[in-house]
Amino acid sequence: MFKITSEDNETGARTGQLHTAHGIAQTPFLMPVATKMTVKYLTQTELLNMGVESIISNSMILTMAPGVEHIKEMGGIHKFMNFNKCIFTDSGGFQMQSPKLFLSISDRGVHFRDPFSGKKTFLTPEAVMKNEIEIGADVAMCLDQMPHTTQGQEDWIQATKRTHAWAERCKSAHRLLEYNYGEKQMLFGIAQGGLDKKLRIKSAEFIEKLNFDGVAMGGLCLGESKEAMFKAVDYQVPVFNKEKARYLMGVGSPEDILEAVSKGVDCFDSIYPTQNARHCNILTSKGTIKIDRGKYAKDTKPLDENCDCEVCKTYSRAYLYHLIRMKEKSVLRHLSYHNVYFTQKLLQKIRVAIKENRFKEYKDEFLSSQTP
RNA sequence: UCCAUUGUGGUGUAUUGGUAGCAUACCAGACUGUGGAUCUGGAGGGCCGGGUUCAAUUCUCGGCAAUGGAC
Repeated sequence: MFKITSEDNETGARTGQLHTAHGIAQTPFLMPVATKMTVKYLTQTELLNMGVESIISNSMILTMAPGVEHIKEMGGIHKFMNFNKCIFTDSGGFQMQSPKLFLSISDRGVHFRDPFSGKKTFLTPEAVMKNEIEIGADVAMCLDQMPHTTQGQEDWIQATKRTHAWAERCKSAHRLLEYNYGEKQMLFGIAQGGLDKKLRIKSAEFIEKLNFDGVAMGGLCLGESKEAMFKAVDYQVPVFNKEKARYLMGVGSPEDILEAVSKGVDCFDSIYPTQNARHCNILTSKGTIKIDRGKYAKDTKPLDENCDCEVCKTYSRAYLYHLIRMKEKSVLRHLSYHNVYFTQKLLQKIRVAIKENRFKEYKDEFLSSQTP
Protein backbone atom coordinates (compact mmCIF):
# COMPACT_ATOMS: atom_id res chain seq x y z
CA MET A 1 0.00 0.00 0.00
CA PHE A 2 1.19 3.49 -0.82
CA LYS A 3 0.13 6.62 1.00
CA ILE A 4 1.02 10.18 0.08
CA THR A 5 1.99 12.18 3.16
CA SER A 6 2.79 15.58 1.69
CA GLU A 7 2.98 17.40 -1.61
CA ASP A 8 5.20 20.23 -2.70
CA ASN A 9 3.08 23.07 -4.04
CA GLU A 10 5.67 24.39 -6.45
CA THR A 11 6.71 21.15 -8.17
CA GLY A 12 5.31 17.67 -8.63
CA ALA A 13 7.36 16.34 -5.73
CA ARG A 14 5.64 14.46 -2.94
CA THR A 15 6.52 12.37 0.08
CA GLY A 16 4.83 9.15 0.95
CA GLN A 17 4.99 5.82 2.66
CA LEU A 18 5.27 2.49 1.01
CA HIS A 19 3.77 0.00 3.47
CA THR A 20 5.36 -3.39 2.98
CA ALA A 21 5.44 -6.72 4.76
CA HIS A 22 8.75 -5.60 6.21
CA GLY A 23 8.06 -2.13 7.44
CA ILE A 24 7.36 1.24 5.97
CA ALA A 25 9.69 2.81 3.45
CA GLN A 26 9.54 6.59 3.29
CA THR A 27 9.42 7.97 -0.23
CA PRO A 28 11.08 9.26 -2.26
CA PHE A 29 13.74 6.61 -1.73
CA LEU A 30 16.72 5.26 -3.60
CA MET A 31 17.33 1.55 -3.32
CA PRO A 32 20.92 0.37 -3.22
CA VAL A 33 21.26 -2.60 -5.55
CA ALA A 34 21.91 -6.02 -4.04
CA THR A 35 21.65 -8.25 -7.08
CA LYS A 36 23.31 -11.21 -5.40
CA MET A 37 21.80 -10.47 -1.99
CA THR A 38 24.50 -8.09 -0.92
CA VAL A 39 25.08 -4.44 -1.52
CA LYS A 40 28.65 -4.79 -2.67
CA TYR A 41 31.11 -4.12 0.13
CA LEU A 42 28.51 -3.01 2.68
CA THR A 43 27.01 -4.89 5.58
CA GLN A 44 23.33 -5.07 6.35
CA THR A 45 24.00 -3.32 9.65
CA GLU A 46 25.69 -0.46 7.85
CA LEU A 47 22.70 -0.12 5.54
CA LEU A 48 20.32 0.03 8.49
CA ASN A 49 22.47 2.61 10.22
CA MET A 50 22.37 4.78 7.12
CA GLY A 51 18.60 4.62 7.18
CA VAL A 52 18.14 2.37 4.16
CA GLU A 53 14.56 1.11 4.22
CA SER A 54 14.52 -0.77 0.95
CA ILE A 55 16.94 -2.54 -1.32
CA ILE A 56 16.51 -4.38 -4.62
CA SER A 57 17.78 -7.81 -5.54
CA ASN A 58 17.39 -9.77 -8.76
CA SER A 59 15.18 -12.82 -8.97
CA MET A 60 16.73 -14.09 -12.17
CA ILE A 61 20.25 -14.06 -10.79
CA LEU A 62 19.06 -15.59 -7.53
CA THR A 63 17.24 -18.30 -9.45
CA MET A 64 20.56 -19.24 -11.00
CA ALA A 65 22.50 -19.04 -7.76
CA PRO A 66 21.86 -20.12 -5.13
CA GLY A 67 18.45 -21.13 -6.49
CA VAL A 68 14.93 -20.50 -5.31
CA GLU A 69 14.68 -23.79 -3.44
CA HIS A 70 17.84 -22.99 -1.53
CA ILE A 71 16.57 -19.58 -0.48
CA LYS A 72 13.27 -21.10 0.59
CA GLU A 73 15.12 -23.68 2.66
CA MET A 74 17.11 -20.90 4.29
CA GLY A 75 13.86 -19.28 5.36
CA GLY A 76 13.36 -16.79 2.54
CA ILE A 77 15.44 -13.89 1.36
CA HIS A 78 14.97 -11.72 4.45
CA LYS A 79 16.06 -14.36 6.88
CA PHE A 80 18.81 -15.72 4.66
CA MET A 81 20.57 -12.40 4.18
CA ASN A 82 19.31 -11.07 7.50
CA PHE A 83 17.77 -7.87 6.24
CA ASN A 84 14.38 -7.23 7.72
CA LYS A 85 13.39 -4.23 5.69
CA CYS A 86 11.66 -3.98 2.35
CA ILE A 87 13.20 -5.97 -0.48
CA PHE A 88 12.27 -5.54 -4.12
CA THR A 89 13.28 -8.15 -6.68
CA ASP A 90 13.83 -7.29 -10.28
CA SER A 91 12.66 -9.73 -12.91
CA GLY A 92 15.61 -10.21 -15.26
CA GLY A 93 14.25 -7.98 -18.00
CA PHE A 94 17.26 -5.75 -17.74
CA GLN A 95 19.62 -8.70 -18.16
CA MET A 96 18.46 -9.01 -21.74
CA GLN A 97 20.93 -6.18 -22.32
CA SER A 98 23.75 -8.39 -21.12
CA PRO A 99 25.35 -10.32 -24.01
CA LYS A 100 26.84 -12.74 -21.51
CA LEU A 101 23.44 -13.77 -20.16
CA PHE A 102 20.93 -13.19 -22.90
CA LEU A 103 20.38 -15.84 -25.56
CA SER A 104 17.03 -15.34 -27.25
CA ILE A 105 13.52 -14.05 -26.81
CA SER A 106 10.08 -14.97 -28.06
CA ASP A 107 6.52 -14.22 -27.03
CA ARG A 108 6.64 -17.21 -24.73
CA GLY A 109 9.63 -16.00 -22.73
CA VAL A 110 13.39 -15.52 -22.62
CA HIS A 111 16.33 -17.88 -22.84
CA PHE A 112 19.27 -17.00 -20.65
CA ARG A 113 22.66 -18.57 -20.20
CA ASP A 114 23.25 -19.39 -16.56
CA PRO A 115 26.82 -18.10 -16.01
CA PHE A 116 27.27 -20.29 -12.94
CA SER A 117 26.34 -23.64 -14.47
CA GLY A 118 26.64 -22.82 -18.15
CA LYS A 119 23.16 -24.24 -18.68
CA LYS A 120 20.41 -22.69 -20.71
CA THR A 121 17.43 -21.51 -18.69
CA PHE A 122 14.02 -20.42 -19.87
CA LEU A 123 12.09 -17.70 -18.13
CA THR A 124 8.44 -16.97 -18.70
CA PRO A 125 6.40 -14.26 -17.00
CA GLU A 126 4.69 -17.01 -15.01
CA ALA A 127 8.00 -18.53 -13.91
CA VAL A 128 9.33 -15.14 -12.86
CA MET A 129 6.25 -14.49 -10.73
CA LYS A 130 6.66 -17.85 -9.05
CA ASN A 131 10.33 -17.23 -8.38
CA GLU A 132 9.75 -13.79 -6.93
CA ILE A 133 7.02 -14.92 -4.56
CA GLU A 134 8.98 -17.97 -3.46
CA ILE A 135 12.09 -15.92 -2.83
CA GLY A 136 9.89 -13.87 -0.53
CA ALA A 137 10.29 -10.39 -1.97
CA ASP A 138 8.08 -7.63 -0.61
CA VAL A 139 7.73 -6.09 -4.03
CA ALA A 140 7.98 -8.12 -7.23
CA MET A 141 8.66 -6.55 -10.60
CA CYS A 142 6.98 -7.77 -13.77
CA LEU A 143 9.03 -9.34 -16.52
CA ASP A 144 9.39 -6.76 -19.25
CA GLN A 145 11.27 -6.43 -22.48
CA MET A 146 13.43 -3.39 -22.39
CA PRO A 147 14.11 -1.88 -25.78
CA HIS A 148 17.31 0.08 -25.83
CA THR A 149 16.93 3.80 -26.41
CA THR A 150 19.47 3.57 -29.21
CA GLN A 151 17.27 1.13 -31.08
CA GLY A 152 14.61 2.38 -33.41
CA GLN A 153 10.89 2.86 -33.45
CA GLU A 154 10.20 -0.67 -34.70
CA ASP A 155 12.02 -2.20 -31.76
CA TRP A 156 10.28 0.09 -29.31
CA ILE A 157 6.87 -0.89 -30.65
CA GLN A 158 7.69 -4.58 -30.62
CA ALA A 159 9.21 -4.58 -27.12
CA THR A 160 6.44 -2.46 -25.68
CA LYS A 161 3.81 -4.74 -27.12
CA ARG A 162 5.49 -7.78 -25.63
CA THR A 163 5.96 -6.00 -22.31
CA HIS A 164 2.21 -5.39 -22.22
CA ALA A 165 1.34 -8.99 -23.00
CA TRP A 166 3.76 -10.14 -20.33
CA ALA A 167 2.39 -7.61 -17.84
CA GLU A 168 -1.04 -9.18 -18.23
CA ARG A 169 0.38 -12.65 -17.81
CA CYS A 170 2.37 -11.54 -14.75
CA LYS A 171 -0.73 -10.02 -13.24
CA SER A 172 -2.91 -13.07 -13.60
CA ALA A 173 -0.17 -15.51 -12.65
CA HIS A 174 0.57 -13.43 -9.60
CA ARG A 175 -3.05 -13.34 -8.52
CA LEU A 176 -3.24 -17.09 -8.73
CA LEU A 177 0.03 -17.59 -6.85
CA GLU A 178 -1.07 -15.28 -4.05
CA TYR A 179 -4.26 -17.30 -3.75
CA ASN A 180 -2.48 -20.67 -3.85
CA TYR A 181 0.24 -19.67 -1.40
CA GLY A 182 -2.07 -17.67 0.81
CA GLU A 183 0.41 -14.79 0.76
CA LYS A 184 0.32 -11.14 -0.12
CA GLN A 185 3.03 -9.57 -2.21
CA MET A 186 3.09 -6.27 -4.01
CA LEU A 187 3.55 -6.37 -7.76
CA PHE A 188 4.75 -3.41 -9.81
CA GLY A 189 4.09 -3.08 -13.53
CA ILE A 190 6.65 -1.60 -15.89
CA ALA A 191 5.86 0.80 -18.70
CA GLN A 192 8.15 1.04 -21.70
CA GLY A 193 7.86 2.93 -24.99
CA GLY A 194 11.39 3.83 -25.99
CA LEU A 195 11.69 7.52 -26.65
CA ASP A 196 8.45 7.86 -28.53
CA LYS A 197 5.82 10.15 -27.05
CA LYS A 198 2.73 8.27 -28.19
CA LEU A 199 4.21 4.92 -27.29
CA ARG A 200 5.24 6.10 -23.83
CA ILE A 201 1.74 7.43 -23.16
CA LYS A 202 0.10 4.34 -24.57
CA SER A 203 2.31 2.11 -22.46
CA ALA A 204 1.63 4.07 -19.30
CA GLU A 205 -2.09 3.83 -19.98
CA PHE A 206 -1.89 0.10 -20.53
CA ILE A 207 0.08 -0.53 -17.35
CA GLU A 208 -2.10 1.83 -15.37
CA LYS A 209 -5.22 -0.01 -16.44
CA LEU A 210 -3.91 -3.29 -15.07
CA ASN A 211 -3.99 -1.74 -11.62
CA PHE A 212 -0.69 -2.85 -10.17
CA ASP A 213 0.42 -1.95 -6.66
CA GLY A 214 2.89 0.46 -8.18
CA VAL A 215 4.05 1.58 -11.58
CA ALA A 216 7.54 1.72 -12.98
CA MET A 217 9.08 3.47 -15.93
CA GLY A 218 11.71 1.34 -17.59
CA GLY A 219 14.10 1.48 -20.47
CA LEU A 220 15.48 4.88 -19.58
CA CYS A 221 18.82 6.30 -18.55
CA LEU A 222 20.62 4.17 -21.09
CA GLY A 223 22.70 6.73 -22.87
CA GLU A 224 19.93 8.87 -24.32
CA SER A 225 20.04 12.60 -23.63
CA LYS A 226 18.74 13.87 -20.32
CA GLU A 227 16.20 15.85 -22.25
CA ALA A 228 14.84 12.75 -23.98
CA MET A 229 14.79 10.82 -20.75
CA PHE A 230 12.86 13.43 -18.79
CA LYS A 231 10.46 13.94 -21.64
CA ALA A 232 9.59 10.26 -21.37
CA VAL A 233 8.99 10.75 -17.66
CA ASP A 234 6.87 13.80 -18.39
CA TYR A 235 4.72 11.80 -20.80
CA GLN A 236 4.10 8.95 -18.42
CA VAL A 237 3.76 10.40 -14.93
CA PRO A 238 0.48 12.26 -15.58
CA VAL A 239 -1.08 9.07 -16.94
CA PHE A 240 -0.53 7.15 -13.72
CA ASN A 241 -2.98 7.21 -10.86
CA LYS A 242 -1.66 9.80 -8.46
CA GLU A 243 -2.19 7.48 -5.52
CA LYS A 244 0.20 4.86 -6.86
CA ALA A 245 3.91 4.79 -6.16
CA ARG A 246 5.92 5.73 -9.23
CA TYR A 247 9.24 4.07 -9.77
CA LEU A 248 11.89 5.24 -12.25
CA MET A 249 14.11 2.25 -12.81
CA GLY A 250 17.87 2.56 -12.96
CA VAL A 251 18.19 6.19 -11.87
CA GLY A 252 20.57 7.38 -10.58
CA SER A 253 22.74 10.28 -10.05
CA PRO A 254 21.90 13.01 -7.53
CA GLU A 255 21.05 15.40 -10.35
CA ASP A 256 18.73 12.93 -12.07
CA ILE A 257 17.02 12.02 -8.81
CA LEU A 258 16.31 15.66 -7.97
CA GLU A 259 14.86 16.24 -11.42
CA ALA A 260 12.75 13.10 -11.34
CA VAL A 261 11.48 13.81 -7.83
CA SER A 262 10.36 17.22 -8.97
CA LYS A 263 8.32 15.44 -11.62
CA GLY A 264 6.62 13.24 -9.05
CA VAL A 265 8.75 10.09 -8.96
CA ASP A 266 8.78 8.21 -5.66
CA CYS A 267 11.15 5.28 -6.04
CA PHE A 268 14.56 4.77 -7.56
CA ASP A 269 17.15 2.07 -7.74
CA SER A 270 20.63 2.46 -9.06
CA ILE A 271 24.11 1.10 -8.96
CA TYR A 272 25.31 4.67 -9.43
CA PRO A 273 26.56 5.23 -5.87
CA THR A 274 28.21 1.84 -5.46
CA GLN A 275 29.66 1.39 -8.93
CA ASN A 276 31.03 4.91 -8.95
CA ALA A 277 32.57 4.28 -5.55
CA ARG A 278 34.42 1.27 -6.94
CA HIS A 279 35.55 3.44 -9.82
CA CYS A 280 36.78 6.03 -7.31
CA ASN A 281 34.20 8.63 -8.28
CA ILE A 282 33.13 10.18 -5.02
CA LEU A 283 29.89 12.10 -4.55
CA THR A 284 30.34 15.21 -2.47
CA SER A 285 28.37 18.30 -1.58
CA LYS A 286 30.55 20.20 -4.03
CA GLY A 287 30.34 17.74 -6.91
CA THR A 288 31.96 14.49 -7.89
CA ILE A 289 35.66 14.07 -7.28
CA LYS A 290 37.97 11.36 -8.61
CA ILE A 291 39.80 10.28 -5.54
CA ASP A 292 42.35 8.13 -7.37
CA ARG A 293 43.99 11.20 -8.90
CA GLY A 294 47.48 12.19 -7.92
CA LYS A 295 46.36 15.60 -6.71
CA TYR A 296 44.80 13.98 -3.65
CA ALA A 297 48.00 12.25 -2.54
CA LYS A 298 48.62 14.79 0.21
CA ASP A 299 45.09 16.11 0.70
CA THR A 300 44.33 15.90 4.41
CA LYS A 301 40.67 16.85 4.02
CA PRO A 302 37.89 14.25 4.26
CA LEU A 303 36.17 13.06 1.08
CA ASP A 304 33.43 15.61 1.68
CA GLU A 305 33.91 18.39 4.19
CA ASN A 306 30.18 18.62 4.71
CA CYS A 307 29.62 14.92 5.29
CA ASP A 308 29.29 13.38 8.73
CA CYS A 309 29.62 9.76 7.67
CA GLU A 310 31.97 7.46 9.49
CA VAL A 311 34.47 7.46 6.64
CA CYS A 312 34.60 11.23 6.40
CA LYS A 313 34.96 11.50 10.17
CA THR A 314 37.79 8.96 10.20
CA TYR A 315 39.91 9.09 7.05
CA SER A 316 41.61 11.69 4.89
CA ARG A 317 41.59 11.79 1.10
CA ALA A 318 45.34 11.19 1.20
CA TYR A 319 44.95 7.99 3.20
CA LEU A 320 42.16 6.65 0.98
CA TYR A 321 44.25 7.58 -2.07
CA HIS A 322 47.10 5.58 -0.63
CA LEU A 323 44.90 2.52 -0.13
CA ILE A 324 43.68 2.82 -3.71
CA ARG A 325 47.25 2.92 -5.00
CA MET A 326 48.10 -0.10 -2.89
CA LYS A 327 45.04 -1.87 -4.26
CA GLU A 328 43.82 -2.52 -0.76
CA LYS A 329 40.34 -3.97 -1.07
CA SER A 330 39.22 -2.35 2.15
CA VAL A 331 39.11 1.01 0.44
CA LEU A 332 36.27 -0.18 -1.77
CA ARG A 333 34.19 -0.55 1.36
CA HIS A 334 35.07 2.93 2.58
CA LEU A 335 34.27 4.55 -0.74
CA SER A 336 31.05 2.55 -1.15
CA TYR A 337 30.03 3.47 2.36
CA HIS A 338 30.48 7.16 1.72
CA ASN A 339 28.67 7.20 -1.60
CA VAL A 340 25.69 5.22 -0.34
CA TYR A 341 25.58 7.34 2.80
CA PHE A 342 25.72 10.48 0.71
CA THR A 343 22.81 9.45 -1.49
CA GLN A 344 20.72 8.23 1.44
CA LYS A 345 21.32 11.56 3.18
CA LEU A 346 20.38 13.34 -0.03
CA LEU A 347 17.04 11.52 -0.17
CA GLN A 348 16.42 12.29 3.49
CA LYS A 349 17.02 15.98 2.83
CA ILE A 350 14.74 15.81 -0.19
CA ARG A 351 11.93 14.35 1.94
CA VAL A 352 12.33 17.03 4.58
CA ALA A 353 12.45 19.76 1.96
CA ILE A 354 9.24 18.52 0.35
CA LYS A 355 7.48 18.37 3.71
CA GLU A 356 8.60 21.91 4.44
CA ASN A 357 7.48 23.04 1.02
CA ARG A 358 10.89 24.18 -0.10
CA PHE A 359 11.91 21.40 -2.42
CA LYS A 360 12.54 23.68 -5.39
CA GLU A 361 14.77 25.82 -3.26
CA TYR A 362 16.68 22.81 -1.99
CA LYS A 363 17.08 21.40 -5.47
CA ASP A 364 18.47 24.65 -6.87
CA GLU A 365 20.75 25.04 -3.90
CA PHE A 366 22.13 21.52 -4.33
CA LEU A 367 22.67 21.87 -8.06
CA SER A 368 24.41 25.23 -7.77
CA SER A 369 26.82 23.81 -5.20
CA GLN A 370 27.90 20.99 -7.54
CA THR A 371 30.98 22.70 -8.94
CA PRO A 372 34.14 20.84 -7.95
C1' U B 1 90.77 -9.52 -10.34
C1' C B 2 89.29 -12.52 -14.56
C1' C B 3 85.50 -14.76 -17.89
C1' A B 4 80.56 -14.66 -19.88
C1' U B 5 75.94 -12.40 -20.86
C1' U B 6 72.89 -8.13 -21.12
C1' G B 7 72.08 -2.67 -21.53
C1' U B 8 65.24 0.04 -25.54
C1' G B 9 59.57 4.76 -22.09
C1' G B 10 58.86 4.71 -14.61
C1' U B 11 58.70 -0.90 -14.77
C1' G B 12 58.63 -5.51 -17.83
C1' U B 13 59.47 -6.84 -22.76
C1' A B 14 59.40 -7.02 -28.85
C1' U B 15 61.44 -5.75 -33.53
C1' U B 16 64.88 -3.60 -36.94
C1' G B 17 71.05 -1.05 -41.13
C1' G B 18 65.92 3.29 -43.29
C1' U B 19 58.60 5.87 -39.40
C1' A B 20 61.01 1.83 -32.61
C1' G B 21 55.89 -1.88 -31.26
C1' C B 22 53.28 -4.26 -26.92
C1' A B 23 51.95 -4.74 -21.76
C1' U B 24 51.69 -2.36 -17.23
C1' A B 25 52.02 2.01 -14.47
C1' C B 26 50.95 7.34 -15.25
C1' C B 27 47.49 11.68 -17.07
C1' A B 28 42.46 12.59 -18.88
C1' G B 29 37.37 11.02 -20.40
C1' A B 30 33.06 7.36 -20.22
C1' C B 31 30.19 4.36 -16.64
C1' U B 32 22.77 5.18 -13.80
C1' G B 33 16.85 -2.13 -13.17
C1' U B 34 25.93 -4.25 -10.80
C1' G B 35 31.66 -7.88 -13.33
C1' G B 36 35.52 -5.25 -8.94
C1' A B 37 35.39 -5.05 -15.16
C1' U B 38 35.63 -2.80 -19.65
C1' C B 39 36.06 0.96 -23.27
C1' U B 40 38.23 5.68 -25.45
C1' G B 41 41.89 9.38 -25.77
C1' G B 42 47.00 11.48 -24.07
C1' A B 43 52.01 11.85 -22.57
C1' G B 44 56.58 9.13 -22.13
C1' G B 45 62.23 5.49 -24.76
C1' G B 46 67.28 3.44 -27.78
C1' C B 47 73.55 3.80 -21.12
C1' C B 48 77.86 7.19 -22.65
C1' G B 49 81.78 8.18 -26.33
C1' G B 50 84.41 6.97 -30.94
C1' G B 51 84.41 4.12 -35.82
C1' U B 52 82.14 1.96 -40.54
C1' U B 53 77.85 3.77 -43.60
C1' C B 54 74.06 8.14 -47.60
C1' A B 55 71.78 6.35 -42.97
C1' A B 56 73.42 3.05 -36.52
C1' U B 57 68.92 1.53 -31.52
C1' U B 58 70.82 -2.40 -34.82
C1' C B 59 77.50 -3.72 -37.13
C1' U B 60 82.27 -2.52 -34.62
C1' C B 61 85.78 -0.59 -30.68
C1' G B 62 86.26 1.60 -25.88
C1' G B 63 84.01 3.24 -21.29
C1' C B 64 80.34 2.65 -17.62
C1' A B 65 76.54 -0.33 -15.32
C1' A B 66 73.78 -4.78 -14.11
C1' U B 67 73.47 -10.07 -13.66
C1' G B 68 75.75 -14.90 -13.52
C1' G B 69 80.21 -17.77 -12.96
C1' A B 70 85.48 -18.50 -11.56
C1' C B 71 89.37 -16.98 -8.10
